[in-house]
Amino acid sequence: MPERQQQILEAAVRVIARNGVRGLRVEKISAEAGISTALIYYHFGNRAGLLRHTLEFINDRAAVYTQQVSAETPRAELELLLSRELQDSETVRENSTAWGELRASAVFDAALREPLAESTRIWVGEVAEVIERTKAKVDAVAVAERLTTLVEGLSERWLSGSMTLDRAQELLKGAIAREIG
Amino acid sequence: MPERQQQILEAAVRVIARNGVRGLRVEKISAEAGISTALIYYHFGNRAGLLRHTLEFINDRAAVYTQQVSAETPRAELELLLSRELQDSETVRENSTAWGELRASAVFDAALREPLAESTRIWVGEVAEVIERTKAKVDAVAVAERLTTLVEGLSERWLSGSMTLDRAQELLKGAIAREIG
DNA sequence: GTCTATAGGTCGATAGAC
DNA sequence: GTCTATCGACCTATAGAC
Repeated sequence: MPERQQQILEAAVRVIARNGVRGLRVEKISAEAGISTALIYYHFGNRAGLLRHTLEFINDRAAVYTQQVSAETPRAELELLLSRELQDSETVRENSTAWGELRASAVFDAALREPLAESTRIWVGEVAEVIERTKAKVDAVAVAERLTTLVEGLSERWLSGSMTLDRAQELLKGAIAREIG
Repeated sequence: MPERQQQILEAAVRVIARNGVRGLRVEKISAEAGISTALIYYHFGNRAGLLRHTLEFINDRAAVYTQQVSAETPRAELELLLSRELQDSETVRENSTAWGELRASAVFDAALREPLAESTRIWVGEVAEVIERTKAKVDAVAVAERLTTLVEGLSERWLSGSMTLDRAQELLKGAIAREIG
């Protein structure tokens, strides 16, 4: 990807993480990136195109996280994979916030649904694969769906201030223990 | 509450359920309610005031649902209480959508966080109380937090088109079985 | 309490120069 | 590729009549 486009998309993720998709004003992104609004239209056509590319960009960054996961046992790998969205680092919080916004936006924006569902499928698949490697006698797909869905819920409670990050991580660990022993 | 105000708030919930908080345009609500925009400003001052009252209104409606729950056994009561947000009726879908929007908005709007956290606490408390009555030997509060959080995640996957309602209900039942046997 | 009419502002998008 | 300048649509909010 051209450097300038990547620069714009990074600014877009920051703006979404700060103000939400409802705060995604093309003007704000151009200010954040230090360029003109016209340049954004030159690169992405319109606001919807920018939003779509931003979603893909967030997906790709999450995929990179995933590949970086490496652990001794499948069980440890599972914990890492699931707590990916529950870390108090700037980047993770930013990604998790933007990700939550895109899920919430997809409820009202049909164009976002298919890419969102696809990303969700991929994540569930990855988690299910690791669960199978733990040799636990469970329905790996159902467990993967429950655990990833739980993580999304925990993430939203954390980010909206209804739960501390520590508590979210603790509840996740408890759920993993309940699900695969 | 004056009838006219309630009529406006009901229209606001419908508009939020259809277009999200992002789509909450005062004009749309006035059209939905069949009145002028000026009348909304007369009753609620400004857009923020209208939003705040609408969210309180949503809270109150959810509380009414809860009181209507009645079942033979605590276990059955638990299932009813949790699947409250996962029903394909017009009203539930509307409420669930608006509720999800409230959670998503609270990430970026500090003024919404406290009322949201309070409602969440109440819901978790109700669920925990029912779990205790099932006599299951578990940490009732932790289980209640996990199950209610899961429901929120399932609701969002359902409403955003990443999961069917049937599947969401099935996964919830599986989770209840795992958690309290 | 409720309306019509409109001021005033914001924002997406484009034209045209460089 | 990138900018400045600006149009035009849309939206919140208010003034003033009834």
